[in-house]
Amino acid sequence: MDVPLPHLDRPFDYLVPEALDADARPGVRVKVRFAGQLVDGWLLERAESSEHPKLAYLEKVVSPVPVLSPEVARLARAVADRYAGSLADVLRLAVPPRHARAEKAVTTDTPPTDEPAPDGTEPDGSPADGTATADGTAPGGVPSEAADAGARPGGRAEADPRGWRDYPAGPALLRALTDGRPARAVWSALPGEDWADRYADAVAATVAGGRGAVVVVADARDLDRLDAALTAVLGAGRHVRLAAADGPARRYRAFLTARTGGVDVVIGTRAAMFAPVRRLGLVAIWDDGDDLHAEPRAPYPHARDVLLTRAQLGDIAAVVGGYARTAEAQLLVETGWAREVVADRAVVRARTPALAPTGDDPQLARDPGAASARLPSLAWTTARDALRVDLPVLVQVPRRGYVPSVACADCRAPARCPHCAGPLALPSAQGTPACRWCGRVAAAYACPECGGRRLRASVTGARRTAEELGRAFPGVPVRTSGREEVLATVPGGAGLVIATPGAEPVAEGGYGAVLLLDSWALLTRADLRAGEEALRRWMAAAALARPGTAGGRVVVVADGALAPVQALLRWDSAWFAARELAERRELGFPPAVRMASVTGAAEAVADLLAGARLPGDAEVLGPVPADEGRERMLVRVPRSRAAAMAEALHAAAGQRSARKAADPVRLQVDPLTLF
DNA sequence: ATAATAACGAGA
DNA sequence: CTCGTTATTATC
Repeated sequence: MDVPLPHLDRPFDYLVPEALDADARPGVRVKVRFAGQLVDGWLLERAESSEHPKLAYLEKVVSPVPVLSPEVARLARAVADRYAGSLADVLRLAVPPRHARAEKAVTTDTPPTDEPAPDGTEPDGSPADGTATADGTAPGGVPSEAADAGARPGGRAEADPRGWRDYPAGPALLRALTDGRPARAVWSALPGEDWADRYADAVAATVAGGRGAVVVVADARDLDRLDAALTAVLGAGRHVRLAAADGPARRYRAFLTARTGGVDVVIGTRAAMFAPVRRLGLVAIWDDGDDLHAEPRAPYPHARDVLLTRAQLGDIAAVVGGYARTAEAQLLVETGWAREVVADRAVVRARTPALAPTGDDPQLARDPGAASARLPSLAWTTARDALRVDLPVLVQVPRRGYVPSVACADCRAPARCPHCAGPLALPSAQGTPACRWCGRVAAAYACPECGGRRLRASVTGARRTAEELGRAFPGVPVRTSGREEVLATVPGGAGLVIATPGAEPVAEGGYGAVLLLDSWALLTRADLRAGEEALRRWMAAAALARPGTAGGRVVVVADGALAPVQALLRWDSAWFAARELAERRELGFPPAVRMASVTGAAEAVADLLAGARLPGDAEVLGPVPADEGRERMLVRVPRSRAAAMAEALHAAAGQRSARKAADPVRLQVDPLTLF
């Protein structure tokens, strides 16, 4: 039933009228009369009989295409259970809204085949129930992806293991994929690694073994890159891309192409995590620490966890990859659920650019170039040296509008750090200004121009930084890549590239220098993941530099004693993730434990928790104030009690919705931010 | 939301 | 004890 009320989160039985018998197959969308009105629903299964005494008739089959595959239905139920949510909410995420034109375009002579049994039995074109698909001949003559896929080369392409040989466990992983074994890997990519090519290899290995694959990336740029890599390895028409940003028609068409077996490989942003793929053999995610992987709609599932649940349910291989490792990935390694795929230290050393921190900068004043660029002098000389030998330089700057920087309230001069000349920022509305670069707190700030002591918020973004740097290096082309315009690649040759985190273009041949100026992200955020997030951003940028042996250098403007900086300098995110996880065990934070947040009006939150039959060892923490006058409570249980906690919270939400409690309460399991 | 049903209380 | 009203609770 497509109603989000938690107390109606269960199947209901209906009679199937004669006329709808052929179309009423499991997985189709239906309309039924429920409590007097017509509501949308899903046909989950057909049965001979029902316990229920008086049944109503199915009103309508919306479309004969069984868009919900049995595998995805099972997954959606599991995801709803894990996140204390309703099946209907998950299905809304799993099956894109129907687009009639796109449905007509994907003309299928191959109706959706349902999954083979987990033991690998081939579907045998079972009963005559598989033929209800409307035989629509597309009038517009739009070639469908399914048609393109028809021209599939017959032979099985052998997967190319060469790129994976840098990782001792790599070739074995590819072999397992080809053999159809459910290998599970946490992959730490080497700096300079072409991750998209490696994923293309992994997908090719899976396809060579006769299975399908789903790969999820964080954003459109990563998707384009993976798309190109897959096309190069598999050829055109063997995969589809599934992303909400591609628009409803393209999205639904790609979905249907996969559902009808037109392709066996789906790549996409988190919209693809539920993609129906025949004989699914591999699920993979790139850069699982990116917060875009967290779905913002109820029940707020995370792409990594959905994919891992999927792997768990179906004997499917899983790869969790990134330059940096998350605490969650580390937990998979430590519990033995997955095996780590990492390079030997010697290989890491050979591939890593020369990395150096810079915090204190007594030379700044004596170095006129650095002073005019307002850069620490090591950063400035490193950039200058790279440009001299005709290599590009990447400068990672804070995202505009993320934390407002400040200026003198009297003369409007930008407030600069007295130590390193970095921009000052106000971490919170009434906080003390702190430097975005070196993190020092400027408690007693006085404007050097006019002596003013009052500050006002202003915004200095990538553009301003670009102007300043352009002046410091005259004659050098300056490009910016950020929110408005994201560059995918830049040419080799001397040039400055100013990019915000996540928007760093790949440089042909690699950057000669990478300057990391956004250490304030680490130092000003009171977030549980601040360190992990800073390391992730730094590694993503530093990975684009040439190896140290080829002249690549990276300068991070931060205190070299800090753990995330240490991890960057040694290129050892596994070490940092292990440390991070140990710390969270000690503090009782996820992923070492399972947490849920309950947010809403104070009385509503209290009401829900009072009605929840939580496991005995559950701890209830809070309340802490949340936005808009609401408050937030946290529930913490050991991981072994996770299912019981989710069930209890879902049931309590059900009680509330059944008695029509007015003020809504938001339930979030494993919320991304805890404070 | 709305209809069925249980609960309740007043008047015969 | 019945009728009429109101709270409760399922909704195929």
